[in-house]
Amino acid sequence: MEFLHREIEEKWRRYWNENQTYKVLDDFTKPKFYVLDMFPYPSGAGLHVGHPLGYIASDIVARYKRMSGYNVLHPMGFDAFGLPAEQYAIQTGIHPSVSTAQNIQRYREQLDNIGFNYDWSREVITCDPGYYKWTQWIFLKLFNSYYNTSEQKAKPIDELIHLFERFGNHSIPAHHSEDSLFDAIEWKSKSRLEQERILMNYRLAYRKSAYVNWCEALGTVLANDEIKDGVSERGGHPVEKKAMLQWALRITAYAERLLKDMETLEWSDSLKIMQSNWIGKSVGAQLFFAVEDQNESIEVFTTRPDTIFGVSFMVLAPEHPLVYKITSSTQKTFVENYINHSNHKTERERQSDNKSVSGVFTGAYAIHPFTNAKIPIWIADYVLIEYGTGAIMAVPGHDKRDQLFAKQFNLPILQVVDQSNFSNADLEDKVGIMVNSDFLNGIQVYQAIQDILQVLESKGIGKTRIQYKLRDANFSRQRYWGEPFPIYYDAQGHTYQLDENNLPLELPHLEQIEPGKSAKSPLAAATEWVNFQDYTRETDTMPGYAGSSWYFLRYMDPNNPNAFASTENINYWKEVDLYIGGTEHAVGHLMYSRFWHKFLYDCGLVNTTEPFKKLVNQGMIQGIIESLLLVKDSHPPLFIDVNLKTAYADDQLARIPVHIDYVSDYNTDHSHLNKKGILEFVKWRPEFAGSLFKNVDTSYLLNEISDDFKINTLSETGKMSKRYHNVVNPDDVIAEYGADCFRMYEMFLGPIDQAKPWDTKGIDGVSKFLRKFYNLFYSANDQFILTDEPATAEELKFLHSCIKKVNQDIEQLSFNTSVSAFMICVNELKRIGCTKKEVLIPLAQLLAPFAPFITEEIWHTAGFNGSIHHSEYPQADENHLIKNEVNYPVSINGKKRYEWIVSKSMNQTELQEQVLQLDEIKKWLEGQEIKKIIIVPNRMINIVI
RNA sequence: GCCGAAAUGGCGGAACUGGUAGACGCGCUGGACUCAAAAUCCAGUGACCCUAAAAGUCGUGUGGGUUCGAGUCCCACUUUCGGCACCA
Repeated sequence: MEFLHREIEEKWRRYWNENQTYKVLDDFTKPKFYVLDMFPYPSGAGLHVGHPLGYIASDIVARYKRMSGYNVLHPMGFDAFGLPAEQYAIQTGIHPSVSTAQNIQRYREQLDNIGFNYDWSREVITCDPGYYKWTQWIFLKLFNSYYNTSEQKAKPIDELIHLFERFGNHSIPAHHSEDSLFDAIEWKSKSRLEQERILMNYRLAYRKSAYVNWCEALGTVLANDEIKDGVSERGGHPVEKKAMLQWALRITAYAERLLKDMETLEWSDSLKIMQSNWIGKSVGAQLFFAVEDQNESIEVFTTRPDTIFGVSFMVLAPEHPLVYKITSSTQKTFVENYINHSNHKTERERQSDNKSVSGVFTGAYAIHPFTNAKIPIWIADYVLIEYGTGAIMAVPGHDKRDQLFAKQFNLPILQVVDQSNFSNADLEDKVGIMVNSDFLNGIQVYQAIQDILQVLESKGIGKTRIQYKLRDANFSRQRYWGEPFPIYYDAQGHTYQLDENNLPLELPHLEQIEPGKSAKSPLAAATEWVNFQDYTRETDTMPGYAGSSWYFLRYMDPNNPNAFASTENINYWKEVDLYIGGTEHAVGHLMYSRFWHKFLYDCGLVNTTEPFKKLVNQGMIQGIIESLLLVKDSHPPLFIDVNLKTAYADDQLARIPVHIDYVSDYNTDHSHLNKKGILEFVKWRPEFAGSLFKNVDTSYLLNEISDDFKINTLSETGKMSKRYHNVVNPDDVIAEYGADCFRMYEMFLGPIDQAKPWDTKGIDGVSKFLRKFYNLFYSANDQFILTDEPATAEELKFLHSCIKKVNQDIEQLSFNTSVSAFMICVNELKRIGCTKKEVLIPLAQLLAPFAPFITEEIWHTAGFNGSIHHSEYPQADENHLIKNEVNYPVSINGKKRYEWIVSKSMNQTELQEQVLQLDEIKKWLEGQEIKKIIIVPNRMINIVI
């Protein structure tokens, strides 16, 4: 009997929709389970086969949990603000709201096609004013809060103002940016503008000056992503660092909690390590070096205060505010040139380059706090202004970067730790004995660190400090397609917030979305919106992560107009029990969401301290990238065969991605374009019509190509992306094989958390499996048959070992192995010709979360009412699985020589005696002395000779 | 550069806490059915040695180590992938 997937799947899609099969009720009497996918950004390219991998996994878990008696929340939505829609608008004139709506529509069709059990009435779209109203609302809460360091929680800013009015800011337990002290009287005497400026140092959402990548030619700020080799990817224009007034979120206040609370999470260790490295906690010393002949001092943070006697120079970041003040007149030109030079490097480049160093001397000297020696002060771009204090004390004897710098510029390298007792120690390792260090001499490093900290504190030179690498999050974007800030200013520069009753502040419609003048957001062009009464609105918008930092809460109560979610619903759904998404979000999104969640917890708005209890990263499904090799600057353009590659230097060749449909034998060593492929390629990329194509034997211009000509292409695995023309659309796969087959094949490809290449070829196996499964229910002449006779022990063994395996596998998210368990079971049942209802119906229920359509069809054909997806999930009965024989591998010296099937009842002594009597074993033992026999019960036997 | 992950047949992968390496599937080879093909079904399929079988030798990225026994643990390295704060 043929399974007509198109008609049958369409039928159940409609049925589920009409019967609201997947509607999620806030039924507080049932235990809850919340399974969430990281919601997608709806790009213009549509979903490719890589996206649904995690969605299918979570869909299976959601269905399994529901069939196991849980009330399951498994929603979907769209992260719909962002740069690509804006770029697209600039290129095509199509407004982001239009393209985004179209893309969402397309995504929904594609998702529905796969048969997910989403309750679409809970859909969340971040660019919907009904949603971003609450994003703005949370922003205002952040704006109106400060972080109380003794209570370790966010508190209203009004409370802080009261404290200032009574005590000033002396010993106020508040996390803040700057440290200028005032008392109550001084506070009251300050202007309102000045008070506002001070409060910005305390607010959790605040405005400060921060560096951005500014591209003068494009008139816009660029993402790191948009910069290649120090110039803009579009147009190749120069990019420089520019300080701009920006909104930021004080995530640093939460550093310790973000670090500590990870202990409670069921996340992979690697993910936790990535998060804690991002937070980057280090304990060290904050100390000050006076600048010679000037009333200035340089603040540094070091984790190696023990090496203070090894300091031979200081380095400031080029952007450091002291640079201009201390630079001598003779060095001025050099310093200015250098600042200009490093301004054009990205932060990444500055950190990556460890082979060469650059820098210039400022002409100024610092005074060593212990020896009073003169220490030259340099500037160098390997020191970053955003890290620590933007200045370091350089210890070239025990820091690799410093050492490289010292060698380059002939600065003294002082050895202050003797590591001769630690032959494997790296020069940066904190082991050894202090030398050349005055009062620290002879002490172990770890002790020296303790001692010097005490001395620094007692002498008032410095203090012990905990430093985090985590930086406050830049929350401003000079972009159009994002949430507007509910903030406005008056002519004097006072800051005002919109009353929450006036939220949402809707994004005004702009016909032309072009970068604003003088580094303003495009919104600056919406003059009627920006200027109202005597005020001007903030024209920056919020970044992509604003909407995605709390969307999982909105699903709990998505249409609530009075709150971001009702207290009752939050108390019931609590947190996400299982979160599935890509590692690319390992730090960014997950860190910001955890921060927002903790803030909301402090405000008493959620009842859990962490949003995502268990998290699993799905691996990327990779595509095959096929490229032709083009010799750069060749006239006419010359394409060469991959086998000729070695004749050219790497930087002489450009890879031109070729649509995989044109390539023969793609994803093999001999992938190539034949004549037809070349013609298609040129039709698609007409700019290469005049090219020369050269392989190992010969070369041809396009119009001369012989019929048997082949040019080999370069075959690589990589991202599936529009850019490489290697995107496989799930719709196409589903049209041919059906959604059930697509779902199971994605799962069958391999472990959920591993990256793997997509290859449609292998799908036949799953397709055959589904047909075999379906035909278990049909006779040779296409009659539906299910018999009521009791099942045999053998049949029950096959069924129950499958049930056991599949249940275990779902709990461990090991779906590839459950698919093979299904295949084994169906193969066996088919072999023995099983038609028993007692076996086949539980098998269908077991398969339902994986293949929802075909199993629903069977369920109804078998005469059951309601949906199979609301039936009860089968549980394994161990009684059917008992074996009374054991298959022992018998090894000699760890090498398997024989397989021995014995009764389970045999004890150790019997086994030991009898194994030595086996002919197959005896021959190995002839003339050898048996040293030991190892028997692991029910596992293996090893004879050592 | 820094941080994280991965590497097993021609391919995707399996192997629970160290205990029969290659489950399951693709591909390939041979066979059945067919006028023929497709589809379907059956058998074989890590490499080497050998006419063949039996038996054997080698074999989980590379080099070392621990162990009765290592794909799994330890050390060093290679390659590929993800992130590095304005892509999402």
